[in-house]
Amino acid sequence: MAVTIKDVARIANVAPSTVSRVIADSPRISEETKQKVKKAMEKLGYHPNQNARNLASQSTQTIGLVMPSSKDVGFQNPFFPTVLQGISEGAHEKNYALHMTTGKSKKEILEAVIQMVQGKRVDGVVLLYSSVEDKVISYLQERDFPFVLIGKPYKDIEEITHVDNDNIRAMKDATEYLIQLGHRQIGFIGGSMELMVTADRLHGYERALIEAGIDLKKEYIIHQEFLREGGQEAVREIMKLRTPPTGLVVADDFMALGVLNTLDELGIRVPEDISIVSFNNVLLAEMAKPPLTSVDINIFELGYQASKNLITMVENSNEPTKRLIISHRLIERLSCSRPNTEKLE
Amino acid sequence: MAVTIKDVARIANVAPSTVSRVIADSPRISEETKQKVKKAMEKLGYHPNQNARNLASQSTQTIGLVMPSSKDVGFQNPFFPTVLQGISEGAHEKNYALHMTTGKSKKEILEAVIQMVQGKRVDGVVLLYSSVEDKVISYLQERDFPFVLIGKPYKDIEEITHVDNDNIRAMKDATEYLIQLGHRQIGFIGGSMELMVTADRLHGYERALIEAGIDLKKEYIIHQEFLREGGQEAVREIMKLRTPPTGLVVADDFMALGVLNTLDELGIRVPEDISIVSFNNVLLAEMAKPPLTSVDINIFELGYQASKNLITMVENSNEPTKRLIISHRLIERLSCSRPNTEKLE
DNA sequence: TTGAAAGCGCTAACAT
DNA sequence: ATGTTAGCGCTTTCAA
Repeated sequence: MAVTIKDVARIANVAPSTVSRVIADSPRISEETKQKVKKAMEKLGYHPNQNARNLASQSTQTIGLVMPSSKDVGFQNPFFPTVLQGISEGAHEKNYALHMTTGKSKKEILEAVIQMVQGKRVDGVVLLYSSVEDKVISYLQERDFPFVLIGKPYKDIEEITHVDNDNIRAMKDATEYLIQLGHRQIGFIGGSMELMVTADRLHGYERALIEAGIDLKKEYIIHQEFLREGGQEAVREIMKLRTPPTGLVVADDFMALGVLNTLDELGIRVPEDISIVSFNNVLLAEMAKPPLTSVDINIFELGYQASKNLITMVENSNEPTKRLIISHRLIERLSCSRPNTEKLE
Repeated sequence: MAVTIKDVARIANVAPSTVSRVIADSPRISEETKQKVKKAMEKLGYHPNQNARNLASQSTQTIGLVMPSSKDVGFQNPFFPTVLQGISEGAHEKNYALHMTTGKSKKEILEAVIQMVQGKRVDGVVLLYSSVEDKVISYLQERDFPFVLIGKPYKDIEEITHVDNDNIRAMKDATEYLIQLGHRQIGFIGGSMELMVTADRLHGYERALIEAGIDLKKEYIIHQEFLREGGQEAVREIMKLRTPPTGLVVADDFMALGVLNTLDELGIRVPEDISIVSFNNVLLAEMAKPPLTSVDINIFELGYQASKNLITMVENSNEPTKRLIISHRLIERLSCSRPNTEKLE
């Protein structure tokens, strides 16, 4: 058997409860005994058993991570490692551990969440994605279990603590950047409409056009799981129109890479023939050809604030609901230019 | 307080131990009582407390994940999400949960591992990287704690269960592919020599050249943390040589993207002027311009086998040490061609 | 400031 | 096939 608190107590000549207090660094224990106990711990190579602590204290110092379905290509997106870094950092600062769930389908994911919540494995949960009609959220709400959403809630926005970018604004900025360069024919390429982020970015795109007095064209808007087959087709279609766009806003760097590719196959040059503004600004953006002008959404910070605030909620149950908006910033690279005037009529 | 096993026992009119057996799906309980108990559970909304189970049974049904330092750019590599998917799948099949550690430095990582091992939070550990002189490994070995390494151990190779590709062979194949196309001047671009995988791939490269009777040139070999600044320089250097290579083997798709980029800036065309074979075959490889010929190393399978075998070890302490070699396969795309004979002398 | 003792919710002998 | 009971290792009143 392992070394227990009792062994330490015996060696240090104190009661088990005293040892427990030393572990918790209780203020009402004399410096003297503290040292005595610590010495005993050292001597025995004692290490507290977390399961026992968890059971007795009814808390785990662990936060649960809910990832999107691993079947989505989006899972491969560098967004996740980065947001994870941020979460991990925030958790580490407060000495919290991380428990992960993944699953191949919504059903598997929900089951995994139920397991970890009911099984009392975690004190709170971070949701790494926000999609329409999410059962995980309703489950968590019903049980009044602490959680933070990364992204924008589909509903109950006032009641769910979330950390997000101002995606409407961010995409509006991106679109206006193209407009200000002189573009009038601007296309939108986004991901699944199931995701809140796609909806917001589409919204921002539309606003920018409307405010600039440019008509929206349905044919200019694509959303796709994209990547591989589907999206490529869509790009081809859009470029075949009588007046193809001279600028494109793309909701993700990864997608933009695919777009770049398709464009290249079509013999369309970026930025000479068409300008592209992308989103997320992951490493990929600067490695693309040409390097992509991309909106940096501060992914690390999204994660960091999520875990930090979740822990606050866990430790203080009457913490108010919060909405945290992380700043964004357009990073100019080489994928944009003024529209080719020869082609304008 | 939550619903406990006792409440269920009372309602179902059985002993707590019977309920416990139903949870564990013990074979020596009558179908009748099983149903009776299950009904009671349902009625009360009972859910077993994992902490209590863990404590009583001295096991956690959880495996720990050790990631490389989050400061490495490599952390952003799509390799990790994919291997995670595999691990997750293997764990899920056996009903194991996942506990994560991350850290910004080797020191932080080691501490996190000690926390989770000594704290009895996990039954076994998967190491997602293999580097030279790893303290985590020595720690785990000392304590005789079950773990599986993804990659090749730096030492004690016969004593450490690991799952790996035959990287020597894989890189040899890749290099021979170029040789067979007619290339004689072949450069190697790899990552940090701290990582075992880099060493193996370099080795395979060298072997292929030697067997083909081609002299090794030191100037043709680059290893770099790469990505961003450093690597770009190195590629420039290599292409400035009096006889620059006509072919390049690159140890990772992500790196290859950077190489492609630099080459483009130099006005060197792929594959007309230079051929490239890359590694890992992540989504990126097919989205690059041109799509990269890449060695598929079956990343998902690496993860899957790792968790599956770890669980076997955990559940059966006298399981022998194993070395699992996952197959690889060269995927031909458009980044290679015969060398441009005009330039050959 | 410290100790004694009653749990936390479950498992696993040992009995029956 | 099922019940009894003694822990698992810790925290936390309550008392001193």
